[in-house]
Amino acid sequence: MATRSIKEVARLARVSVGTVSNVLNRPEIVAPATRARVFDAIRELGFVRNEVARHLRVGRSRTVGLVVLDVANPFFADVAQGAEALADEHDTMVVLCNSGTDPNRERRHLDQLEQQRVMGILITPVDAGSPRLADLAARGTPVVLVDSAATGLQCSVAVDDRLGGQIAAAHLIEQGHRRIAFVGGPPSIKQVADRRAGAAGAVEAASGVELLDASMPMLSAAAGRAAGERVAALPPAERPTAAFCANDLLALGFLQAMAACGLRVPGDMAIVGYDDIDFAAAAAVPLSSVRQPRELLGRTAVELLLEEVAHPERHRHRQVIFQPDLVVRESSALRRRD
Amino acid sequence: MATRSIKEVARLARVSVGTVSNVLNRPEIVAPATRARVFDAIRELGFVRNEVARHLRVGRSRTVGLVVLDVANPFFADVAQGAEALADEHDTMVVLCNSGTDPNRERRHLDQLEQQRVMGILITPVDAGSPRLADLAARGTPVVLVDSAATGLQCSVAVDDRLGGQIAAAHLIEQGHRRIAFVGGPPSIKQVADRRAGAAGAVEAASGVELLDASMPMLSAAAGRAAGERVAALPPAERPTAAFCANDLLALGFLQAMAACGLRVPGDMAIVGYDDIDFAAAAAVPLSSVRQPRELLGRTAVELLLEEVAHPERHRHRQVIFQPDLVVRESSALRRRD
DNA sequence: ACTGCAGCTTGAGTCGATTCAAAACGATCT
DNA sequence: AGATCGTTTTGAATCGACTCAAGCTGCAGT
Repeated sequence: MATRSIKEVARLARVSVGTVSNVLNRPEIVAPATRARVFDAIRELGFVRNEVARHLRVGRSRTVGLVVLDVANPFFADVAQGAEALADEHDTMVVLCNSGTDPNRERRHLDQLEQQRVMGILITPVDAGSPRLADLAARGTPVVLVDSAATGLQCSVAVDDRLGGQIAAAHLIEQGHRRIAFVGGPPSIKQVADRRAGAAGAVEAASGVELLDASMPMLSAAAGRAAGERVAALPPAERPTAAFCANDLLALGFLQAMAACGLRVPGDMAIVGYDDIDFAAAAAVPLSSVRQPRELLGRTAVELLLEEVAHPERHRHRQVIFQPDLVVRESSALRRRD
Repeated sequence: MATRSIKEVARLARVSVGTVSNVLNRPEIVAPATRARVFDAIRELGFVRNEVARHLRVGRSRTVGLVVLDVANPFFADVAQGAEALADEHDTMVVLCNSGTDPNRERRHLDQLEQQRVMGILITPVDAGSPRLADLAARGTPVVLVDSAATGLQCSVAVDDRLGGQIAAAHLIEQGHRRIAFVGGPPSIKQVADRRAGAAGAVEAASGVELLDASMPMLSAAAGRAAGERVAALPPAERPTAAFCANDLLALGFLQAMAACGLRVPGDMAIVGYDDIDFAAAAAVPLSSVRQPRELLGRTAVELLLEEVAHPERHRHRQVIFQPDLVVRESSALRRRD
């Protein structure tokens, strides 16, 4: 109710609305005395510029959407922080949306963001192949894939997940493990599939090594616990001696299940996680993990988006790929020969 | 560029803009044949309603802002999830903003949210006393304080932090500790001050117990490590035997510092954290912690806001307060008498 | 044939800020 | 006094969707 408009400011300062607008946007072209009068009026009325009207008129929004698979996963919190840091430098807001790996929630968020006419969308999609994403781009909302490589239709920032899966598995093989469980998530998620493929590659390259699948429909600690219980329940002869988990939440849950079932880590079960979230190092058994440049992912995604928005005509989509590396901690320390 | 407006839809469907608007908002009053023609046109053009224009006209936004102290703290991620869950049921978006306990970033976010004319703002303020919050409310943007009790000028949802601090300290005292460190954060943050006050109360009620302050300017794991190193460096006679940390991130960092300095937990140093984030249970030494209903805080905050927006006239500000409880784990298990 | 009425559709006006061509102003120079 | 030029200010048109009073149609009732 107490919302003042530019018109009321104009009346109080005895100038036209055009002048008030000029004071707001190009104060240097307004005579100092007038400018001061307008500022006084603004202060007196407690005027706050209506960004909605401004946006409607100029057609450009100052917010970008970031749709992630799971806000509760510190990995995405860090990506978001990186994104926000750079956006902030450009006076831009980041709207963080959580799809929770549910394609319907993802679609709803995309619909809303498009209706809001955001400047662009950064997304870690549940299903990167979805035509919805191509539609968005075609209708004029730039899209940047985060943590998932694109195929030329849009920009993307990603980490080489096959390589990550490969070095994780290779490390476990080198430690002498011959039966390795892969604890993944929904297979539609590209990162999961790639990490698995990388691990499978390393397993095939070695001889006499098996990769067992113990994937769950979710990427949470609870899912990791469930997977751990299932694996622990196997007869010792069939049980893998190591697990490679598609992310650290799964790995932490898996680790807890091992403790609960009386299996020692790394003695009975070595574990390697993925993402190297801060909590991995603080776990009951410090967790080996494949590290990704989290903030940098977010920051670079915003960078690509701003680039595309600034020069839509001469823009060429780019795929930025970072290299992961393995951080070895106690959870996969050298296996005792028995 | 490929942005279609209601006008183009009207032309293609050979109806007036008013009819298209009716199809969008009250389809039941439009004749079925007309409605079908309009829907066809919408599909053919790939029309997406411009929420910005709609918002300008109807004056009400469908997004709420949530400003938190630290997105990387899983506590706030969970609060955000609770908020989003309820907002979602009301077709409302939650814009998550991170102040990082920096008053300037907080102010910038509040400015932006107010300019966007959001439906309301949920905030865990850096400084709850700031006049900025009262201004917002006075100018028509409802504010709900989250995790911080208000004094009647606005709604709030909080957990009784004094009580939380008290039960944490009482527990440590009961375990036989006589020198207890309080590891807090910036004192302007009300939660920190209240938790400290609660602990101080418990300490005074017991006799011969001291509370030492080891507060840091941040509420992160890194700050916790720094505090831990400082405390560990004290001569054993002066060193406290227990630490109560203002949140779990601090506690996890503190715990890591103990391990690094060769002090055993809980043998040489008992630790109690605050928030009971999921990672507390998975820590190297499972962490005792004061539990708060995280999702419920977020959910209730949105509930209060929606209530206020729905009936601004008959609305009376409410302060909802939840009770915390202590979850005892290994990090504060009974102290061996020596 | 005329009236009344219900059901649909129309289109001008509006929300608040921006834009820009045109007008107003004021100082300087003939 | 009048012409000229640079600086300021003006105000109508605009962005896209919503609203609502008014208009139109066709049908039932008399």
